[in-house]
Amino acid sequence: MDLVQIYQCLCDPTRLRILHLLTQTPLCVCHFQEILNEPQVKISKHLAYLRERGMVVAEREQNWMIYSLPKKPDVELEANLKCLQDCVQTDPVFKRDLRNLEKVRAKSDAPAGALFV
Amino acid sequence: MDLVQIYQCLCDPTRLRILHLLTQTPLCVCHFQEILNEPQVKISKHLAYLRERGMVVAEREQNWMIYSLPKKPDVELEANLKCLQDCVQTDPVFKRDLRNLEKVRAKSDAPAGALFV
DNA sequence: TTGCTATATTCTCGTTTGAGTATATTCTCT
DNA sequence: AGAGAATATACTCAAACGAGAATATAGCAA
Repeated sequence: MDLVQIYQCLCDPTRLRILHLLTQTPLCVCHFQEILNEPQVKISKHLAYLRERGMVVAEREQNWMIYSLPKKPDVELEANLKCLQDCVQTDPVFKRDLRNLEKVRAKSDAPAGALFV
Repeated sequence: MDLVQIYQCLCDPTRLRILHLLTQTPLCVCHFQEILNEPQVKISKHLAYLRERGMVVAEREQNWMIYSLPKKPDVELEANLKCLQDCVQTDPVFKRDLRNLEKVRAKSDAPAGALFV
């Protein structure tokens, strides 16, 4: 029942926001800090939590660690991320995150591997 | 973000199996005990957890407490239960639960409010 | 080297969780 | 009233969690 593991990853607001952002584009840690407006430790630890459970993958690019969803995610993870995107449409927090993502994109001071369009 | 609460409810195997069964039919506690083959306390406490968070509702019928999904569940809960049903198709545990549900139905020693067809 | 930036890890602490044992409650039937 | 069935609650304990503070690591640039 890896489903349970997926739900465990989804059941914290910070992780939920991280995964939601990753459905849009790969991002590095400092992007998350800026978009979510949360301290580095917090971001980093939740990313580690997700990484250990295979919900995200990390790749170093010079000084930055670029996080993204796995190339070929489980069917279950994919289904749930789809569901998440549906559920999230009206929520102000997630909407703000997306707006902040756009701002970060606009600045585009990012390593090549992050912030795909 | 009540979404988080929903995921918190989904992130335990017993609760997941309970909710999955409830997508099929209302059930009382002793049914869960029999179908899931878990002790009464365990079932009862997880049902309380779900009840407190509005994921299930309970109604007494004589000696039995009949649990069911709320008449009009949140959009989010509904979406996730749908997603759960999709994800669960191939999982042996959930499949066995459904088979056990049929067995319990066959005996049909149930209060009127439970075990709808 | 030294220093700087980006990120990760360790430690500590209070809270929540999940399980089990024992006990309480509620209803029904006699 | 008393007994039995179905369910709930209290208590205890160990483990996991989430947060913050401090420190460590990795890469890069001078």
